[in-house]
Amino acid sequence: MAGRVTISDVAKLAGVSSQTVSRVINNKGEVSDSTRETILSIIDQTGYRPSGIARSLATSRTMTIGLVVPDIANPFFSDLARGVEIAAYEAGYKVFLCGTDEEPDREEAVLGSLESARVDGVVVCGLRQASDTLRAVLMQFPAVTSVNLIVDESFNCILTDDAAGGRTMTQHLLAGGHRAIGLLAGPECSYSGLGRRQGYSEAMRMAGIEPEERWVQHCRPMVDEGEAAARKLLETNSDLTAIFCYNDLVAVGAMRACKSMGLRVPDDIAIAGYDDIRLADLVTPALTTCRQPREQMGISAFELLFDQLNGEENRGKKIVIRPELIVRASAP
Amino acid sequence: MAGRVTISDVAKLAGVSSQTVSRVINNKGEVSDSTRETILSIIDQTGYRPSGIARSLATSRTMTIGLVVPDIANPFFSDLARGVEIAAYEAGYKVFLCGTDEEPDREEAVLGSLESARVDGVVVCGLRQASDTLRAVLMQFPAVTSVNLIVDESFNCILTDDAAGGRTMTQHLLAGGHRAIGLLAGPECSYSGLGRRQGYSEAMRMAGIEPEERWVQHCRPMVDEGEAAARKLLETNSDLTAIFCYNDLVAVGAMRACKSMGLRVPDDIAIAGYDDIRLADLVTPALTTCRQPREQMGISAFELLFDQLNGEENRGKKIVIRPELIVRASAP
DNA sequence: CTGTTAGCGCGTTCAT
DNA sequence: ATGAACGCGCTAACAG
Repeated sequence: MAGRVTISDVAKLAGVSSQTVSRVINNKGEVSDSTRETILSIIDQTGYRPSGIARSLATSRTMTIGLVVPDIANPFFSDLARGVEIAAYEAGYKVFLCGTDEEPDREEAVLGSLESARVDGVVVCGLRQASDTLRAVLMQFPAVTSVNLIVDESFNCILTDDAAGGRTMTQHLLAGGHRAIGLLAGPECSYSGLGRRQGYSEAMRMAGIEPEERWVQHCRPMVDEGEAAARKLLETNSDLTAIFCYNDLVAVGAMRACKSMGLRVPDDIAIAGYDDIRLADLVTPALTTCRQPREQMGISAFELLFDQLNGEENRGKKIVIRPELIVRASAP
Repeated sequence: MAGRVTISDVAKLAGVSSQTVSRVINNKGEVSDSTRETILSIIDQTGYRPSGIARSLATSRTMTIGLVVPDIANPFFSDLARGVEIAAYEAGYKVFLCGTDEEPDREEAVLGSLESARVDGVVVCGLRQASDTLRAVLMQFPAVTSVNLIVDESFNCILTDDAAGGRTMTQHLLAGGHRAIGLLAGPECSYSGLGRRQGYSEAMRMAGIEPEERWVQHCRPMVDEGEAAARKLLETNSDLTAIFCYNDLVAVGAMRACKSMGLRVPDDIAIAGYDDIRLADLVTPALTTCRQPREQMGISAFELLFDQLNGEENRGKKIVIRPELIVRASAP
């Protein structure tokens, strides 16, 4: 884009120095009303728009943040992203969307590109690894992490109590008379996956059942993968009467698998999900699940980052979200 | 962020000028192997990362694009966004995510902020207005539009042939023996809504039926609104035997309305949707719908923009996506 | 209240 | 094969 009007163009037209124009733009320092008006009208006529790039270089603030998610097409993350974006926009920040496509290797790469962009901070969600190098990379900017394993005093975090959620859901299934409960545990390196599995195991043991390794199957958090994993699980474990799924997408996949295998939900097998995405109560049968306030989590994440950006040396803050059990037809 | 290592820091450590470092970074010009290696190793040791900001100022290219969508939490747009982001990332571009929150007034505002950011181009989806001022704003940068009313020779576009989709679906319903076919037409100012309605009307007239105004009801593309609109439609039109819905979310709402009114789908009334979102075949009965390749549309959108960015003065290109009829139980 | 000087960190001329 | 000078568009720190 060439031939743009610059601050000195405006200054010349107004017969002042560019500094005065700058003062008007930024509402800084005193400027006489008359010159302010001239400048303002010239800005209006010329359609002048300050270059964020040049401004960033001069101030070393870009007014941008990075948002890192495994997959924006995953409703959990798109809802969360919506919250982040809305809050950021209100505060005058723009957000770079970075998907890692569920590939752990790309996490470091996108953070690198975000650093090149000199973002003021990052909101990082659903990291699939927690290596020291990644942690070190993250330490390079103000960062809020959410729903992942990188949780220490160096970062502000939005956490969900996955262990509690897993426990509650498993107890609900146990209360329904189920004993052999399968677990589609999500990605192996997922924070939430581990937490929910822990809750599951605890609840099982509290009920006097030792959860068997063969009852557990990992898969990426997508419908197709959930379907494949569920089929494998059911083929090798004819004793299962319920499956607790990593999230609602996986649960939907599991329901598909059941359908194609001639199993009725919930009569032959109960299915439970997690997240309560909008469509959880639209599938048939409607999904029993755990609700998480995704958009609000996104808003809180940005707010945490915003505070951190504005001085107060407050790292190590944690906001813990408690998931809520939602009982529907798929696992009554 | 203070105390960053800069290009001249690296230069000093290497005992060369910053230009030489620049040459190494950009693989431009000849540099002796030995000095290249020294520089490279120093870059590695110091963790030096070129400032995208400074580079942008010098080259007047930011290697960023803007992506404008009404609502990133809408599955249609999050799938599309995924495509855009993946393609952009591969080409070395970063993407600013801008949601308008379904508010037409914000469309101009976000484009303004994108211009401040000096993005190299924009992908603009689902605009809810097509005013001249908006068109003028859009003209300021290389732009690809998708799924909206701003379509002329000034822009590259990804279009879906909504008229064809509407026609095909309506013909399918007609072939099933339906004559009185209702239409839940989506938002009044929606590009896709208008197109599908046009196709619907054409098909009806070709079958010798004049579509009646009372058969048509508008609603926003959400389940709840679809349900309310369907109820209104059915209460005032007892002659309807089929409803063609703006999208799958609306269709699911319509199915709910039928259920609560004691109407069986498809025996008493057939329901058809649009989009084929992942859960369309999981509701009962499974939805008859039109499939659109959302992620691929996003990829194509970026590719179109990429071409435009790289010289070839090729505006006015149109890629037309033809939706595919998917027949399931809700309207056999 | 306003203008001047000096950089922000790079790439792009030219030279050498 | 390498370096020096300059400019990208803007703001910060002083002057006056």
